[in-house]
Amino acid sequence: MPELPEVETVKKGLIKNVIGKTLQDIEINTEKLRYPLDKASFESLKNKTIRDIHRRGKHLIIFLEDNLQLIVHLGMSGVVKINPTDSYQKIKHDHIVITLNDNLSIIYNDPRKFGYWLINTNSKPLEHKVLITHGVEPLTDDFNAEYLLIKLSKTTRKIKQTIMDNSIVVGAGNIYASEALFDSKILPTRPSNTITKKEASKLVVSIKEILIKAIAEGGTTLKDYKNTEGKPGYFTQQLNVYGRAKQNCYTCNTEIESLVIAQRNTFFCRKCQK
DNA sequence: CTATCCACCTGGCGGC
DNA sequence: TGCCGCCAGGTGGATA
Repeated sequence: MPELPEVETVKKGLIKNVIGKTLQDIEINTEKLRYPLDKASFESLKNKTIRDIHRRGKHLIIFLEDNLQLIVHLGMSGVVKINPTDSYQKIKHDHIVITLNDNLSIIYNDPRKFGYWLINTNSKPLEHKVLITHGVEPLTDDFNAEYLLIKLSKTTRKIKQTIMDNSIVVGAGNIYASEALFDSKILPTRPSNTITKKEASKLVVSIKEILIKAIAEGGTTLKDYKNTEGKPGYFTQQLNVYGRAKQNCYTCNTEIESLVIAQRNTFFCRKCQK
């Protein structure tokens, strides 16, 4: 499900509703997400207050008092909901239910269980093993043509795979990688080290613009992604190539093709992209 | 370093 | 209606 815009949307929902609230009860309903959930450790979070919520790549960092953080990844199918506690009714795959004061609950639902919630206690969450390997944030000035070009020059991997490599730039997943390459008029199969400076500049702009537009639309819902209010993302309506194999390109009417790159289905227009 | 395959897990969809 | 294979917004590990 969730690439950067979806995680950012969840972050906004949480910030709006749960900052300053206190964790009164934590219910763990599954033994294992991607990493095991240690019930005893979660007990230690009781009565802690939520201070802030950050996003790093596709991770949420929930800052609690006393240098505690929850580092959260939504995997492929994770959904975070905020519900009034008194009207909450548990549904299948509600793995974590955090009851806050003020009649609010945070519910983590994840059918495929590829997500994870990790407790970090060292006050430096960015040094945690799941975050330390992250490359630059795409929506900062650290992600620019010079930076990208240097990274691209060092590898022959297909460009799509490189822009999805979180150690280079975080946040672009399978949807937005295809969309950004279409916007940049670059074929996803191009060896990274053949991308020109001009193309790299365009690609940087395209990635930023597409992520920003997607955030503005609340993300992309293909199947089960929902924001904290249970609403879908509307960027789905603006997808130019993703999921459109054998349909006509909106720009040139050529049939959109699909191809598996690094085990991920990839969509492109052979005429618009070179 | 690269490409490739597999695993984790569940559910939805199309085909028969 | 039912079963079966295939596919899915992510990531990491094994292998050649």
